[in-house]
Amino acid sequence: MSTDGVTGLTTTSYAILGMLAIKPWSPYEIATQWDRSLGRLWPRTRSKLYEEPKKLVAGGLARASEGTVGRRHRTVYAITAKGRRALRAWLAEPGASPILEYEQLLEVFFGEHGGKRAILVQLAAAKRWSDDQRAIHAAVARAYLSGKGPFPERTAILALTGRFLADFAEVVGAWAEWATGVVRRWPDDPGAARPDRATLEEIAGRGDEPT
Amino acid sequence: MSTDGVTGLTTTSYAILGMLAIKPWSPYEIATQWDRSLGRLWPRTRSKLYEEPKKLVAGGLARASEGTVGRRHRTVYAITAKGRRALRAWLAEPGASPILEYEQLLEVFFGEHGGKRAILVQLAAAKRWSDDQRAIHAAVARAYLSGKGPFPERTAILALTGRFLADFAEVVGAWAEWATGVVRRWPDDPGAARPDRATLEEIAGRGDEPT
DNA sequence: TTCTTCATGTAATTAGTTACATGATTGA
DNA sequence: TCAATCATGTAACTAATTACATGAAGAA
Repeated sequence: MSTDGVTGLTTTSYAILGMLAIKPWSPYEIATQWDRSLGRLWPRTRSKLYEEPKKLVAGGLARASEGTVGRRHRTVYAITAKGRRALRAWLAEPGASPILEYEQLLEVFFGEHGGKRAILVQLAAAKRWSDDQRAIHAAVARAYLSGKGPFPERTAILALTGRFLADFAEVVGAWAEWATGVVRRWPDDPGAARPDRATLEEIAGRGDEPT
Repeated sequence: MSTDGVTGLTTTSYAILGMLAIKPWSPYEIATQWDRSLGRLWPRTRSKLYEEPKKLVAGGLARASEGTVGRRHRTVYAITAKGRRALRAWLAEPGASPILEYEQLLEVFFGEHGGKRAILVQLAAAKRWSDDQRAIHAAVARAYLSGKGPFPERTAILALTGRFLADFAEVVGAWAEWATGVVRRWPDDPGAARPDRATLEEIAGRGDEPT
């Protein structure tokens, strides 16, 4: 992840800062919310979400109010004016393009060394994931349609990002189904499979000729 | 990344092992090849690609042949029989589902705090990336169609993975175009934008009703 | 009252990145 | 013969993960 040279903030820092711009949160609340939304496009572990707000406070971008729950100590973070300026500056810069890490696809890539059966296992897992994700996104969409989603005033923007995530899940599922059909017709040794020229031609047709 | 408890190997180790199963490589060759293929589904920096083969050798999964180029020293790694068994075992396990890290989308998510203009900038960058990627994938597909791609015996499998990556690039581009059209119709303050119910309804329709 | 889950963190470890260094080769 | 680029690595650093620890609140 690229660190902002001047401020020492990472993209993760800005993501938290963005949450604080919506309302003040405790790290625990941030973490629960993360699981339901941001985690799908910017996955980070819990402990990061406890750590980053401290950096924001150190830089004057957030302020911490210490409270207690029983004998326990709890911190709620809120954004400062300086924090809003920093967030706005970050949002004005073009961000990084999508980064994909896809182990199942990696295993398909090396499929000749594991056999046809192993490839089909990966594809089935991919399809299951896609179905799960689509069900989740659909449930969220239904919640907003009935006015029950959190931060209803953000619905317009959430529809943009939600649609991307839903489309992504869909593409995974469609690909897994298609690939399953293709691989089923292969011989047991995938190394002996005949390439499907139609697919290559389709991909070739989608991009411009080289200049 | 999850480490395999028994062997201490990471997914990155197995990815390199998979390359060695195709043929012996020097780390430099691995790195150049990575940029053109695996880097798109399992991105790692160069130095990792020098480091991991050593771990494979330590575990007996690969063997190093030291050579020289002029006065310089060079290493070529080859897979061992034990390495092939380890690879096969890894390929039999279902791998991790796709992980997406998408900064541009993150910035759209917080778009209300940066203004309509900033959102459109992110979307335009996304569209450019998609066009670039599609051109790259199309060029690769054309190379294989004319029999010029490396490892032609792997064409059938490469068409599977290539199609996924091409589809992914396409979904990014289609989304960016769609979102650009939606956002253009928004007022200057994205916080005041009216949500688009049709989109939510479409997402809701794609998943099953909750049980 | 005890168990479980919610809530709130810290510490230790590691995977990965950035930066640096330098020889070989090629072509202007 | 000089510069650029290809090739081959190592070292220092840091972002992120995993594992651990423990109090509070509610349920059985």
